[in-house]
Amino acid sequence: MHDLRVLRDQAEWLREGLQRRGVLDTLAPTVDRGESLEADRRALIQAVEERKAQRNANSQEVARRKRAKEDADELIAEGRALGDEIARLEQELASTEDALHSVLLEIPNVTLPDVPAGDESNNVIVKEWGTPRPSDGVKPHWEIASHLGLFDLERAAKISGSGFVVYRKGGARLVRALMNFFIDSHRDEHGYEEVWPPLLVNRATMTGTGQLPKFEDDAYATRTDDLFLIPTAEVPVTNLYRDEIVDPDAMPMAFVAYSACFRREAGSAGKDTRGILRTHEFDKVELVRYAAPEQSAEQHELLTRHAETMLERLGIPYRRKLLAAGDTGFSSAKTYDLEAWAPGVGAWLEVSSCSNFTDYQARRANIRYRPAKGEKPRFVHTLNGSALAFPRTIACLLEHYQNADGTVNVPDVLRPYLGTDVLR
RNA sequence: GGACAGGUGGCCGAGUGGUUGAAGGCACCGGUCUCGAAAACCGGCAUACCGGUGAACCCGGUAUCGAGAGUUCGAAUCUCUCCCUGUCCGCCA
Repeated sequence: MHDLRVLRDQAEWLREGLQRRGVLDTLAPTVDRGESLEADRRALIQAVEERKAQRNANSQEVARRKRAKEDADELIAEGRALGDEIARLEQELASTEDALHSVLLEIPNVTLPDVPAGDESNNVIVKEWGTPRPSDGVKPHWEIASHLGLFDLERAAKISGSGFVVYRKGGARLVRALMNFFIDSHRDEHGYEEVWPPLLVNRATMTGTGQLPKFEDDAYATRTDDLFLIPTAEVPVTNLYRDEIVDPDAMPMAFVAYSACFRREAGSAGKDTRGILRTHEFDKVELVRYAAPEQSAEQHELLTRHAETMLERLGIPYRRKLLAAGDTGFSSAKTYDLEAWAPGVGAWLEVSSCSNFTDYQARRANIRYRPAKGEKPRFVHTLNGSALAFPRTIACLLEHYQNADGTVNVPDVLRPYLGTDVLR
């Protein structure tokens, strides 16, 4: 969410940002409306406060007269009239602020200057690592997994529905191995604090990171408790410090969390649905950082490197893609996607998305820090990235390391976790 | 899930419906004193928003005593709903 002051002071900057995302045509009327609502809001505040000041003075005079045993009936009548007028103006103010709030919620973050303008055709591959294995003669991961008995999609459909997976045998152990390998690396080598968050969170938490109210249909909700299953660990971890002022000495703060992630995926039927590439429940290790504004660009590079390192350790070829403004998520100011090569399906699979949200998310979740004693609190910058999402990583591992006989070599770093050097 | 007891400033803690943004204490900051420190004493010490020049300092105003709604000329104080915490009981891995 933007500061409502941008509507007063930086409307042109906002319009340029929308232009770069390619959404100015649709959102220009919204910005115009926001500007006028912002002016209305201030006028109403002045009107209300002026009358409240009168009422306060009036009440004090009533108190004085009563103590002096003087008559105050006339003043009391005056106060009643003021009260009615205040109630009316406050109602008007409330509806203006509601309207203003929904305007602000419709306006996406403005991307950073180094993000290319335009739609996804302007995305830039900024880096490539490793040599993609040729697709000739290699099988897709679902065939490998079926041969080795790693997933059981049929029974998953029976017990939960389509879009779920039961991992079995080496597949189940692979999930556990990836979780430990990722968390251990980030904790021990990259200095992240390990966090194990709840998977069910309340409405305020979902609102703090922007899943609600707009995207309520994308989340699973419980029937009776107004709790939601998290779509990513970003939600509980970013909300850890919601409504707090964090210690500046602790910054930047860095958290790593494994979680199951739950997504209804309404509207994405038929897209990458084969095998385990898009499921309603999947596992992911997530990195979250809180930084001071002047640190966030560098912190974004650092976090992205931490995610990349996981692919390098696993020996999976990948590329880093800088998303153009139009392809950058609503709340993000800059996003890198990491795409790993899956030779069996012959495609680059998105296994990580690393974003700098600047203060957009922090303002909504009200996460601040005080730069120095006596200074005003400022909003932190929040960043997060997957490192990594399991299912697509598993698909790439199986396809990249497959042997002609249907077995799969285990990369060195996973051997201690998996207890074997070949899945057979 | 049930029964009690609570939620007041960074912390502790007072508060009869009317100069209470809120006593007092602790912590913190500045000063006096001291060679220096401690002690003592003096002073300061919340946040947000609106306006005064869309800079600083400053000034005026409004709001905030868990949250929201209500009663009232006026609410930390009365009423209702909700949330949270503690203790006991129940249930449970």
